[in-house]
Amino acid sequence: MDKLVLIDGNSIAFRAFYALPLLTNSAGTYTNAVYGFTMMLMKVLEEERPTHMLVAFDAGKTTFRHKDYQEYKGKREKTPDELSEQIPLIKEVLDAFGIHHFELEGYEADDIIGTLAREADQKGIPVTIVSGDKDLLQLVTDGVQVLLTRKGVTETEKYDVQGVKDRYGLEPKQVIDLKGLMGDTSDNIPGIPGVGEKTALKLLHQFGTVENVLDHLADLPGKKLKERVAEHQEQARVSKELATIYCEVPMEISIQDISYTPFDPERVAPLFKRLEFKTLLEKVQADGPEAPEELEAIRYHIVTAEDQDEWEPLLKQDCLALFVELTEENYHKAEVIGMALSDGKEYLYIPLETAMQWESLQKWLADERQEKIVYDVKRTRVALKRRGLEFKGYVFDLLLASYLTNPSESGHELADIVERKLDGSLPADEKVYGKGAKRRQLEGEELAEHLARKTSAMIRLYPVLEEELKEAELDELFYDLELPVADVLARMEWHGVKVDRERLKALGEELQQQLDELTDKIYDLAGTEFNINSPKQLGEILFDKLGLPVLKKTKTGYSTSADVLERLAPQHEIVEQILHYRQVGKLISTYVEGLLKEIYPETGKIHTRFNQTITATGRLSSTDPNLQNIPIRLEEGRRIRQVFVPSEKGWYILAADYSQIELRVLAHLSKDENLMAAFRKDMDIHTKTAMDVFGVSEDEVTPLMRRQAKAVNFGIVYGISDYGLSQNLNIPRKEAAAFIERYFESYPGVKRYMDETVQQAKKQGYVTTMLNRRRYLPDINSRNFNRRSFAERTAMNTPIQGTAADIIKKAMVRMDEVLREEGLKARMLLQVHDELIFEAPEEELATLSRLVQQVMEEPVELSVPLKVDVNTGETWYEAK
DNA sequence: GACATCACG
DNA sequence: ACGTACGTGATGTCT
Repeated sequence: MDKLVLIDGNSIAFRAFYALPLLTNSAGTYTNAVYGFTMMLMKVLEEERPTHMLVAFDAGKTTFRHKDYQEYKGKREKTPDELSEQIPLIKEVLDAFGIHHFELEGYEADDIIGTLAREADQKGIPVTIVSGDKDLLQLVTDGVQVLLTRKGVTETEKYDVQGVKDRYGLEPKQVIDLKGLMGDTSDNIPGIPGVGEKTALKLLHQFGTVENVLDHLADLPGKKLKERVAEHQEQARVSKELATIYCEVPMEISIQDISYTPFDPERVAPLFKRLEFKTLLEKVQADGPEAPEELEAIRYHIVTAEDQDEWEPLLKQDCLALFVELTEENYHKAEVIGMALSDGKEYLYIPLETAMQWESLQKWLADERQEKIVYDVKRTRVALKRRGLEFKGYVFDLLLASYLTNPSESGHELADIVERKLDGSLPADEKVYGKGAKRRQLEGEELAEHLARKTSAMIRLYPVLEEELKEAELDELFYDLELPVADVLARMEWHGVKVDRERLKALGEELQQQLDELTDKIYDLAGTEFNINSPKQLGEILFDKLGLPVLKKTKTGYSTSADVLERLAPQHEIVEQILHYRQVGKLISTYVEGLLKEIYPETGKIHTRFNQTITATGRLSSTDPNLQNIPIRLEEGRRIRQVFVPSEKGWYILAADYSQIELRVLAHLSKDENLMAAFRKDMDIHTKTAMDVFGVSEDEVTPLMRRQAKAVNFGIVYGISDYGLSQNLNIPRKEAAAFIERYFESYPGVKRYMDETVQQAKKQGYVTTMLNRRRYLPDINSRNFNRRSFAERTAMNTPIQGTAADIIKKAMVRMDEVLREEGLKARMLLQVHDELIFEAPEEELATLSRLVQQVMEEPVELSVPLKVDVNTGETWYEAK
């Protein structure tokens, strides 16, 4: 079955260029447009499987259109050099793929595409056209469809005849009439002044074509419109002509000349290498013949009870790399398989069996003076502790170090770090062990060899990362904060949190009964049974069957998110029931069932893992289970907290949380007089903001005003935008913009600080927190509005969120010390971004409250006071 | 595995 | 005109 794909070369290159940051390869060649173009190309090849293919480019500056209308494309800015340099490279890529490309003096890519599409259509060959330009929609027929880029380059939307009708209510041919009326600024086609898309569509729905509109001047609605159209009749006709794609280009090539056969990876790979398209290279090579990776041989030794004594001298050496291998990711459940040890010359693998009876090794592990380099201390410590082994003397953690050098980076597996900082000589665990169902545990020689590679990589990474930390002035943060925090977290995780299993079960049953009742009610109101959990089925019920208005769409269909449903609630009783169903359903699946699964039967405790190397801002995250998102906002969910109880009889839960830490940090960073004064007087900050923004006195602030002011404060912390605020408050954007303006008038120091932070980010490429934590913002100078705006908001938010994270981490380290110095039995259990949760015997509560407050309020010296509220109770729920 | 949704700070 | 609030993790659908 034949299939023709036609690509609008210039249009796709243009889209790719603006969608991606200005990448270069190490030779300094710009490659972003080439990269985006190639990604799109490969996707189209895979999805469309063409038998014939052509990429058309525009040629020269003038086309036949300029004869009739010299201003055609007149105002268009010159293509930037960074882009035009890349066009020849794109053509090279096409050559490597064996794809024909073509351009013709005097004609545009559109015309070439139109001519070939028509030819194919007449021969009954299906055609797909790929472009970023809506004009091409005029070519759509039953046999010709158009793929328009939607967002980025690879995301496209497919248009057939029905698709064009759905989107514009027009036949494809009428697209040129649309342009004739409304014009096109980018091509400098005038259309009729004052007629935009809305008016143009209205006219076309009534009259069909430009000519017919002009024939019925008298029937047009509105005096102004009549005048305008009458005055610009000729201009409309010319505009329509300019927008019309010419489908009879005289060219010597036709369809049989542009056949395409699947490309040869051998031809493509060298070019991808030169351009440094790593992921694409892997992709074409994976499709092609498997090239086994060439790894250098490494000499290792598997230690046994018989020969362990020979290796004792190694344990006396200065600084060794240690890697402990586990059976699974969750180190609270995993078994230790064995450990690898190296000084950079010898590579040892010590099976657990050997380790468990090798006394000098155990002594070495526990000896604080014996320095070790590890990858993930927290994991290592907990895993060894489960085997009853003490672990001390770790002086460097490659995982934490890698994270600090660039917290935005997504992977910090040892292999990822080797890839980034060295030479990629360590195969990823996933490659070696396989993933999913294919995962297997290596044994013996194979395992020993892989682990030897790991310790070898660690030895080589150490000086590189150490130097990098120093270079970026991250060493203090690393040694004095993150490394000690890992230690504190290890203790918290190891100790765990006690959960009242029976109470959780009872709560679950109660909720399940509610859910059943809600389900019946919803089926009844809907008149049918369906899966309420399926947004698709729910959307069909609400919007098709019950005819509720569609306020928002997602890319796959109707949106049924809570903010939409809340607005629909007054229109139909079912909506409120669904909201309630969702709420209860969430509690059951995530919190009741989810938590029950995580309770360790022997102890009745939950042991979460705090991830210290995930967030871009320096915060922690928590998994398996996530104990940082236990419900609190709604009473029904808040009851989940009743099941979190002290682990010993007669003990209590103590919760200490920072009051407005982020806004206090902002006051400090910005030195805004008004904001600092507010906190020094310990005012209610949202009320204060309301007074300033609405220009009223304290007792005139209404609950609504305070609520809106609170949203403004959130907006400020998040890196304000009028649109975001308007969405949040459900108000027009102009009103939101006015709020922001009033805010900045009242807090000029904040405004200045935000501007300076963004400027600084643009200049140096990153922002920092109070303790020098660093986040790079590669998009801060992007010419893509979206990317740049996002980076700017991030630049404003990260120093605030990140400094708050620095502060609580420091408090945790200090608090852990204080607990031991004071000889308290109390334990730190959890951290939830701005609060710390403890458990303690009753007699320690008063002391602990005092100490916690004191410690949390003084980790850093700010220009405003830090404030901490402390609460105690028999459960987490009570400690409010 | 992607997507939508929703829990938290 | 562009189209978003900042930072996370878990769950259920559906392909």
